[in-house]
Amino acid sequence: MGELEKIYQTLYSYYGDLRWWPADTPFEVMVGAVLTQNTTWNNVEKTLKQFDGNISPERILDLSIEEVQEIIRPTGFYRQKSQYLKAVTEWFLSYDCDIDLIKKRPLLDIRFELLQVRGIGNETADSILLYAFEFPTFVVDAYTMRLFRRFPINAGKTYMEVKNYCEEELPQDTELYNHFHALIVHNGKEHCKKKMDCTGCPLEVFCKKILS
DNA sequence: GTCCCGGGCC
DNA sequence: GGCCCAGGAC
Repeated sequence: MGELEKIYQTLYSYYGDLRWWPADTPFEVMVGAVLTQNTTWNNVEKTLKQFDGNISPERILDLSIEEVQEIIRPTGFYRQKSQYLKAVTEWFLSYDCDIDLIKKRPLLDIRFELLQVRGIGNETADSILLYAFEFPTFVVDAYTMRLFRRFPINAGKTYMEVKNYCEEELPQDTELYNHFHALIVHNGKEHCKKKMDCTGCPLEVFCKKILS
């Protein structure tokens, strides 16, 4: 077993199944992925409640930019995010909001298309691909980068380097990537914070104890 | 590199 | 009130 798999097994046996992504529909995952950019999930939840259980492509397109801004204000960056939500909804509509149609297309094609949408960068694209469409694509985020900087492995410096490293080291498995990312984020909030708190961290034995 | 922004915690 | 936290566009 490789180092990465050992790390996964350790986190999984410690925290268990975290059941990401908390959303009712794939479209809600897309909306949440945009809203959580540079924002804690706690704030996103406030906003999702503001939608009163009606988060549909039609609703997003019907609302004016100002109305969307008012609803999503608690997530911050609401001026840009209101535009991003419209843009990603338009993209979804280009597939008639047909999840099965999207799932049948090659992963890299959909990824490329998402990256052309205003407001969708690497992390948001991979989050949508993995958690909304269940493509086996590894999601990297600030927690992942921080954790790997402190690890006795060299996963790379850039987003794509780290992503490719993980996908080469691990089986191409949607469930595995789903759980792994959730576990990394959870452990990042609990222990592997900017200011490290290694006491009680399940990964302590693996980790280089150096300040990043 | 700088700008966009709010909420939580102290 | 000050500081920390969280991606993408340009």
